Amino acid sequence: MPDHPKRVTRRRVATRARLLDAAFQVFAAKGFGHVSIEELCEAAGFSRGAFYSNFATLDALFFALYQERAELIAAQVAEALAQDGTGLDVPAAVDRVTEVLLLDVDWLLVKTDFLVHAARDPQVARALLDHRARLREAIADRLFRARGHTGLPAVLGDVDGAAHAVVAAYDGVTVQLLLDKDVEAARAWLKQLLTALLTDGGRTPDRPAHDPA
Amino acid sequence: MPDHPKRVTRRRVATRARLLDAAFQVFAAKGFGHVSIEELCEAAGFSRGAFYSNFATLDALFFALYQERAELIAAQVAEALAQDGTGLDVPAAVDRVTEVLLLDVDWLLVKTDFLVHAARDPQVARALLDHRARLREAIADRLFRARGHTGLPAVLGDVDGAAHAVVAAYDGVTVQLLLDKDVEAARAWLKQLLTALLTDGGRTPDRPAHDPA
DNA sequence: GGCTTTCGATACATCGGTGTATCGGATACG
DNA sequence: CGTATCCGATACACCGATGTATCGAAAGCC
Repeated sequence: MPDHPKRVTRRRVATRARLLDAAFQVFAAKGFGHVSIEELCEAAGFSRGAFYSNFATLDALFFALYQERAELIAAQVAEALAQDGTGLDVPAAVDRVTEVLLLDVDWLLVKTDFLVHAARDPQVARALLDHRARLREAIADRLFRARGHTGLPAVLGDVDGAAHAVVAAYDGVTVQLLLDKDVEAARAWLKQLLTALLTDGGRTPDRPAHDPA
Repeated sequence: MPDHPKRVTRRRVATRARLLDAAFQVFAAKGFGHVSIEELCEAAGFSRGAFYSNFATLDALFFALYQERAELIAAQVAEALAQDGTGLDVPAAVDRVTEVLLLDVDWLLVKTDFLVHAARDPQVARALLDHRARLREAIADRLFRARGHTGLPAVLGDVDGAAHAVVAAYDGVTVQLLLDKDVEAARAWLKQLLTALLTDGGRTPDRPAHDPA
């Protein structure tokens, strides 16, 4: 049990960071649930004493790790979305976001591990749902700014529904990527999916579809 | 190490089945990677001897378990797809398939565990990819039979691309379902997504969209 | 129904991981 | 600088799980 430290010394934050970094590596390689505390500490160049001084349990560390990285990604996505102020060019935003979301396969591995973990712990699930909600919000915001310029399919409902769809597409593509490890293909495919979802299927008046057969 | 058994006695298949059933339960509850062989055997009402007589390792059992269940689901999906012979009514097929795919949350839990497992073992990943390919094939077949009656969005490319999109949507919805555990919402949402993907966004000439704002 | 084969239970040796308690050096602070 | 505090290393006791070897009993076979 970590005592609430009176002073947050700088040594503390340093070792904490090193532990989290090592955890990311090791979790990505072997998967949470196949990693022992000892293994993790060895990877970080520490003894178990360091671990128990900083975290109560492996779950706690995993949670902290997820939170840290998720925050980082969220910030990157927000930046990618805000990049063109008025939000007229949706396809460009799609490209930028795709680039950010499918950047690091290791992160996707850890993220999925965390999903599996959250699926069995409502407490953790809540945190993950919150994070996803914030992401959706940012997306919905962006789509709202572009309304009128892109025809959203009616079946998706409002802008919020469309944001939901974007996240679903992201998750779907992630699964395939985890299996074939082809980042470029995944990016291309995600762009395609998002285009299909957010525009009205390539059937805008100014871009008539040619017969696919 | 299981000797290649000369005769497949019926006792053997029975205990094997009981082990697999118990494994499904326990894996769903605690997650693969948090289950010991001992725990599993206890749940099945066996001793560890039974396990080692039937499987070489936990991984092997997990693989067998996945294969068995996946085969079952695939058959159900194929049936749901084949139900109306000529394939004119795509929305009805979507409804039926949705029903089958999002039936059992426990299965989704185990399946996702397996995904995480496969993501780190190319051997296993191959098997999973094969299974997914077969599923896509069945879907593509169905869509092909319905071509001309439903306008596929051009951006998805051919029928095969559309099948790919269906699977991605399924995976995406699964993720959300694992977190909020709301099966009905997931089903509705998946139907909506598939409709948006497979029709041309509710903008067919015979079904004009009304302004969502 | 005997005889053989097969299967699963039991016992055993072993190992790796866990958590705690304690200690010594580093670090902050005056 | 001196000292009090903090933090991470070390040592220890303790399971719990693993895999194997062996044995008794059930099931197949004639």
